[in-house]
Amino acid sequence: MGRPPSNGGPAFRFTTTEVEEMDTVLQEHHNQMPVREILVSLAEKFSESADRKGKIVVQFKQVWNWFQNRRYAIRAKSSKVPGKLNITSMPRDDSVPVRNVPQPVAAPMPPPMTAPISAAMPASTVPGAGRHMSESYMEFEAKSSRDGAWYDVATFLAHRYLEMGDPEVEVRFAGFGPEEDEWVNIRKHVRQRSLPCEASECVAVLPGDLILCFQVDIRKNCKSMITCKQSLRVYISLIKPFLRFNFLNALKIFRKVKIRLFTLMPMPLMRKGGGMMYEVVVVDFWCAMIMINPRKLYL
DNA sequence: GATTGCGGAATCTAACGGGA
DNA sequence: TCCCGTTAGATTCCGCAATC
Repeated sequence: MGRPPSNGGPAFRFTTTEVEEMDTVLQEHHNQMPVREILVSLAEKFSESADRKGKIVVQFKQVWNWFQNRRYAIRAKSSKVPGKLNITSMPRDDSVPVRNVPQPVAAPMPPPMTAPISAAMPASTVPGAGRHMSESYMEFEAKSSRDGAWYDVATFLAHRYLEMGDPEVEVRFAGFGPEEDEWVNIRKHVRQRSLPCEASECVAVLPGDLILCFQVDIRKNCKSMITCKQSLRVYISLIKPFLRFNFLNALKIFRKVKIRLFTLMPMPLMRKGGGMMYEVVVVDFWCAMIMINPRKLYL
């Protein structure tokens, strides 16, 4: 909840729908402040909405504040160095490199060049940018030739064309230094990062699909979470390749969060395909990646 | 070992202020 | 009007002790 007004009134918060609409307007204006008339019309429209009519009158000043704050936030975010990891308060086992975890980085695809890219590429310029890619930038992951696993790309450093075969890019993996840089085949070993899905979409997931749902507050919402519908915000990544960390570490983390695993696993997802799933990677709270055989959950 | 409850830190976000 | 923060309440998240 935002800061309440100084006159002692109740704290105000824009609804998701309103935020989406204002976001759209902001994008249409290329992150420039819309004219006053537009802000006034938005305020009036929000005030007349079913949720607010007769209860709350959205002021022009509130809409104006939102645009100011959002523009400032966007600028602050984009001024950060690409690939920089998000520093959170959550503890993580430093011995376990965390990749394939969504991180706030936007990796640009490389145009012909020899120097590292610092700018990001709008999704609209990237062929094949599909749903959930309405945000400003594409994000990518690349397959490491060292262990065959897919990791988030922080930056594309350079590219080259070989006489034989496909073009290659040199990538810096998110959370790793220059010593981990690799040349990878663009056609075969670079792809869009996993797509965010609502939990209700889990039933459509097939073995081998790469999905990304959202995190859930287990304590408040999931004490008896069994079904997919109940697990509204679940963080699960279903992936086939093994990840780069040893299995003992995975077991160590598993012991710590296995309760969450049992509650987080949506049953429709687990049953989809039955025994055909070979392994499931659960990404829990940014830092814990667990590999298990889902069939064990039912034994 | 599993579960629960609590406290505190971190984060989010609307409101606000000062300066250009 | 805009930029650049800062403020402050609400919310989220995690660690840890207590309990089962």
